[in-house]
Amino acid sequence: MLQLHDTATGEVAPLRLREPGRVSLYVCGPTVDGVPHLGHGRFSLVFDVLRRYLLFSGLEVTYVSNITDIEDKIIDRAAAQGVPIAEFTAANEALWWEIMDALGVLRPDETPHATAYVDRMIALIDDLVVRGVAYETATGVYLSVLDVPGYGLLARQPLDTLRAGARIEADEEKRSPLDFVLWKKAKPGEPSWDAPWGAGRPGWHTECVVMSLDLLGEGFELHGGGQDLMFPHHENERAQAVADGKEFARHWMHNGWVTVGGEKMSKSLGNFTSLADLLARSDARAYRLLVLRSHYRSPIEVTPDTIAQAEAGLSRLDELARRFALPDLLAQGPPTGPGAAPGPVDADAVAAFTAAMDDDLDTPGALATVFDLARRANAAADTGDSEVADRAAGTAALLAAALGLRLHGDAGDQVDDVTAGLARERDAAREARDWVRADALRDQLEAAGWLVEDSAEGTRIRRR
RNA sequence: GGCGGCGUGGCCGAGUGGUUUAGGCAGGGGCCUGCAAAGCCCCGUACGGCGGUUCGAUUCCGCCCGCCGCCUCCA
Repeated sequence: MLQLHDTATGEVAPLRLREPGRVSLYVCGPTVDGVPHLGHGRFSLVFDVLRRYLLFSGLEVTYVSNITDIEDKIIDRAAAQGVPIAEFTAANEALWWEIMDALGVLRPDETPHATAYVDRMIALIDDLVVRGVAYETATGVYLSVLDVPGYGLLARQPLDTLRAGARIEADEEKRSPLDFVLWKKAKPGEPSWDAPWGAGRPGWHTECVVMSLDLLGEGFELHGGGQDLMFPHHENERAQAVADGKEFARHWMHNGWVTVGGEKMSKSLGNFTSLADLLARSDARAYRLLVLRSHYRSPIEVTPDTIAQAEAGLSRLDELARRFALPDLLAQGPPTGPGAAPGPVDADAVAAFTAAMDDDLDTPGALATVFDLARRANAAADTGDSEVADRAAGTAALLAAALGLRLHGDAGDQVDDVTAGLARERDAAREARDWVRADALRDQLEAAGWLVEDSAEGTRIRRR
């Protein structure tokens, strides 16, 4: 059974399921206020891998990830561009899904939008006011965090030290500087919804609480996101659920940063790389492999060099797929167990893979079993032991697929007639032992961007 | 200031109280090849510093140094 580090306890513990065989995940999705960046890609890939592994483990998985489509920056940027908010967010969301598809991230089962949940958010806020844990001021409605048992759980820090660092708000009416806004009263010209406290919009922390409980129910298994969401976002979500008497997420999972030159990449630092830029200059699968190569809680450094290393690893696996004509196991959807393999599997390798993944999603260890299988498959094939070789190669394909890594065999490259003709000419030259001409043809093909290899079937070429 | 994380061989990156190694990339040697490429085999005596615990620590404890993060919008 999968064990995961739980942010709330700081310990690695088994996921506690509400009912056997089923698991529900809620992952905080993007605010569609601009282009998706590397950090978005990392959390999407990390939780995609988690989801795929749960599926591979034979569990029925419900995966919910929201789209925040109303928020201060959205309002500002849409206005700056002179575009209606709905148009602005729709365009950014379309780009988001386009890039998620390119990364091979499975679409969530549900993608609730904040704007579709305003009524239910108002109902929650109203309930919190009635319960006496939320109060109205001139600017909005706030949650009184000192009235919430266990506040500070996810911040992993005592309340008084949190308070020491809290920003002094302009709103002097707040009872505690840590209190956060549930409802923002609208200023003239801002988009708004009617509510008992006047026209306004919900605070950011309210949407996820309402949407997760609505779609997954109380006590859903896991809530996740990037580490920067631990506090205050997730802390505040939990606070609302607790204040409302609800059982919230059983387990909290947070992934580490993408760093640039050792520093956190973030919107505020302006040092971010968009995923579109990354995908334009590298194999989309390389980022998945790069993410898998380190533990999800460690920072990852994304540089041209680390991307190139990932691409080199990818070509090794692609070479395996080519040599063994491995099928695309992801074509039929995510594998739900070893039965998805093309043939008999290496049970020891699957066990090693599973042990690694069960241990707080040790993807580097899991990946090591895949590469080890690749080496063993090649070695066995070199000595003519096709049974062992096929089993190892097929198992490697299975495990790569379980991680969402699609391997490319020969099928991927479109060879045009001229290129194919050059390859045939080279075969003829080699047949005639005209090495000078054969090498010249190889140079010509390579100059055109092809890798040229000799094989028993003649010149084999593929895209570099 | 409070809280937390990290520091592993040329690079990336796991892991472990001691016996045989993670894995990948790059590099060196070899096999294979007309030459290559791909693939395989072998190799490089890694654990920030100082103490402590221990028969023995990279792995546990303490201190120090360095880097990073959170405490404020942010995946």
